[in-house]
Amino acid sequence: MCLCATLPDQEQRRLADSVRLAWPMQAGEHVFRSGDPFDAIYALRSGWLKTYIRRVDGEERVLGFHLPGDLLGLEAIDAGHYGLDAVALTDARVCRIPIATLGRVSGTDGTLQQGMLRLLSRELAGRNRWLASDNLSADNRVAGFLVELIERRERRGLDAAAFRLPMSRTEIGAYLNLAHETISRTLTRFQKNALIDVSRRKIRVLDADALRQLRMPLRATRGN
Amino acid sequence: MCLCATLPDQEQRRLADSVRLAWPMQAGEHVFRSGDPFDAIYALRSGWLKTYIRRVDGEERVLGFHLPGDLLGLEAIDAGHYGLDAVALTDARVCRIPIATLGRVSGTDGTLQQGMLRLLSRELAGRNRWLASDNLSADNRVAGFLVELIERRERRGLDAAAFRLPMSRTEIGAYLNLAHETISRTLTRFQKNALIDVSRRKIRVLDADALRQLRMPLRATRGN
DNA sequence: CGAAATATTGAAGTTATTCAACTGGAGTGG
DNA sequence: CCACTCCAGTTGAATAACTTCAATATTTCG
Repeated sequence: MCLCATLPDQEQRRLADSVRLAWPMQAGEHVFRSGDPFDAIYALRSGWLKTYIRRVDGEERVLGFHLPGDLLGLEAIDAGHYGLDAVALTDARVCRIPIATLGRVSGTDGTLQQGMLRLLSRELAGRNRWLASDNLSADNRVAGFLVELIERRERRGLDAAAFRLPMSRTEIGAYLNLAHETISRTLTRFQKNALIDVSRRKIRVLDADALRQLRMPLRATRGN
Repeated sequence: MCLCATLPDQEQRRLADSVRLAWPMQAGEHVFRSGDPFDAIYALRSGWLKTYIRRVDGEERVLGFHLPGDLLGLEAIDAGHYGLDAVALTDARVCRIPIATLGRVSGTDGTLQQGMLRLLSRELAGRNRWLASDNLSADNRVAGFLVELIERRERRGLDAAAFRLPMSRTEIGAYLNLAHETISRTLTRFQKNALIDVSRRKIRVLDADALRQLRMPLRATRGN
């Protein structure tokens, strides 16, 4: 039922018995909130989810935009409570996998835990890469963000040339750590340079390769 | 032998058999490098270690400064190769725990894997908190860095009022994502304000509470 | 339709970076 | 022991990039 790509088939089948069917959610509804007791991990089945954390100044920092197949809540295992908020950006369906179920299923052998270990490990490696790529320019980041969306859509067989952004400029900014005005200006400039065609949340990718180039900081460019 | 604080005693004893004794390292020597095949995790026994990742522009981004008790290499589980470099800042000793050993020990029950899951989970939560705290000012970050050092030393029973920084200004900058000149200026200013007394790498903390205050962004403070 | 939310655009302001010069220890060797 | 060198650190001035504030435009939705 719930597709956890990282788990071997047999485990998936075992899980299927214990997991409730996909849980429907409306846009704006929270899957869990920071501080809630950790009682389950969630697998996104359809729709978009956003995870974020509230900063000391009250502003939110977006940690990820999630597509079906993503697993949420793993960072809560140690703390015993969720460390971030997960909210639906669109109508969505999630699978709830209670920790009790996890314990029962994984008791027999370690395969499931292995899978979770790998998943956490991958997530951590990703965070490290993220940390390594701040200090990039606004152009670099916005281009990187777009390429990320494009590639994830390609991988899932969705239309990667034209699609609808499920999040606001402010949310993109909170993800890339830029002001929303900067996002807007950057997108406008990309449009002027014929890289994309964007209007509000509808976007058409005109030159994906150029975007891919823009992801990386330019070498030895003084005047730019 | 090797203290992995997160593991229950019985597991520790089991591990002790298989783990080689503390491995001596000289300052500047690498424990592992990014890209090396993942064959073991390491526990730091004594000395300081630094983990970092090389950015596209060749500069290094420091991801962590490590004290005894820290476990390294977990982020490599999924990728199969290390995703960062770990290097000794001082002479140090590490325990090497080959994955073969891990597999053998954990085969019997899941306790060890549980521990690793928790550890990874905690690490990930920490990374998330880190991501939530960039966009802080240079003052905030440097103060946060110092408080972090102070608290870690306190927790280990080391002198937290006066100690020696094991890393250069450049390395602090690579950790906080600031230019080394900015680190220098900020420390000088902290000294002027009687928060610390710093000379080269010798530091004396004069007002830890003020530093703790400074960690968070100040609201509505113009002149500082 | 009107109101609220979202997005765009301009101008001014801020903060950290960059470039550059200089200082001061630590280590080396005559 | 002193001169010499090298590297880490400090400091200053100019610059660049993004933010902030402010005004306007466009959607969306009740």
